Amino acid sequence: MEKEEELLKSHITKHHLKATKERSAILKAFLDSERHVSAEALYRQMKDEGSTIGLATVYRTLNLFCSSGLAEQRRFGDGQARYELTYNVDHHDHLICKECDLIIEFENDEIEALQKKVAKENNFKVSSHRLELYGVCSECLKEKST
Amino acid sequence: MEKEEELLKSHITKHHLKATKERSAILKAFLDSERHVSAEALYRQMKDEGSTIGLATVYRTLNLFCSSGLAEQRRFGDGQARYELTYNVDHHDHLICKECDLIIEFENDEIEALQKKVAKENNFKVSSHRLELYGVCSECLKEKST
DNA sequence: TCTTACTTGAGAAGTATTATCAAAATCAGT
DNA sequence: ACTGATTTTGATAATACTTCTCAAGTAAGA
Ligand SMILES: [Mn+2]
Ligand SMILES: [Mn+2]
Ligand SMILES: [Zn+2]
Ligand SMILES: [Zn+2]
Repeated sequence: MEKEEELLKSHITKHHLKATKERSAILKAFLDSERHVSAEALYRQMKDEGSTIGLATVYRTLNLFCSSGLAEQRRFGDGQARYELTYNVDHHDHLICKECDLIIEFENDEIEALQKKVAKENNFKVSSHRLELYGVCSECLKEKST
Repeated sequence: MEKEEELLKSHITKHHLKATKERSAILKAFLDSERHVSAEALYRQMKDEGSTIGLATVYRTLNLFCSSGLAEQRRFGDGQARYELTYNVDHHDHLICKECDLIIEFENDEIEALQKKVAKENNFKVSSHRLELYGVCSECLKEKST
């Protein structure tokens, strides 16, 4: 059993929830999907492969993944939430291309440290943060110049 | 005429729009409102003072303020958009208390510079960014410890 | 003053997500 | 394996926020 399955299983047991084939199937599809997938996209992808699982269950299960520490929800400003696997994945922030929706992940320890400093200066206890840089990626810049 | 009125007026003229009493009233109310006000809150505030302007017009006009460079829209994750005056206001980011909705603004040039560096390393042309630190403010921390 | 184009308020519509509920599935204890 | 309590599911209703529609009203400028 993969480590993600184990984590989900332990969360399910601890909270007196139930292991279902729908949850397994959604987890498998989620692990196979591209990073930053939306509920709708995951639902559609599964449906195209024959799944009959409902959209509501996909939403419910992605929320369950978030509660269990497997995934995190992101909102990049286009209305729909995206979910990404964050279990055993280092913290990172995002560069988002507004032309082609490319998302580049980056880590910058200096920025992280400065954020902590800002929080401290304001006597703020930070529990989460979001840093997103919006613009145009190198590929789209190339296309634009032609 | 205040500088904000002038900016709006020039945008209106340039785009063959029309100066209306509704737009003036909403601008005045917006300038008097607290920073990071939502459309609904501004609408309610005006209504309480006798205005009969509709909610749709408040939304339309706040969007107009954004197009004209007077204001910017913010989304702090609680579903509703907020608008803040940014004309003649230096760029800044936000600390958001999840307990009491307090919003603290901060500027950090080192972080800004590092963001530019990250963008450059990825051949990305950044047009905007958002940095938000979520957590608990000092006041709420005090209350929690009692 | 006329004419044209823009704006308005009210409510309908749209979008993303969550809530409801009856039927089905899972699980713990026998 | 059987049973009964509890959870989960799919379909769809409901919700929340925002934009759209449209007929009536208003501003701009010749
Ligand atoms: Mn990511
Ligand atoms: Mn601000
Ligand atoms: Zn791109
Ligand atoms: Zn607080």
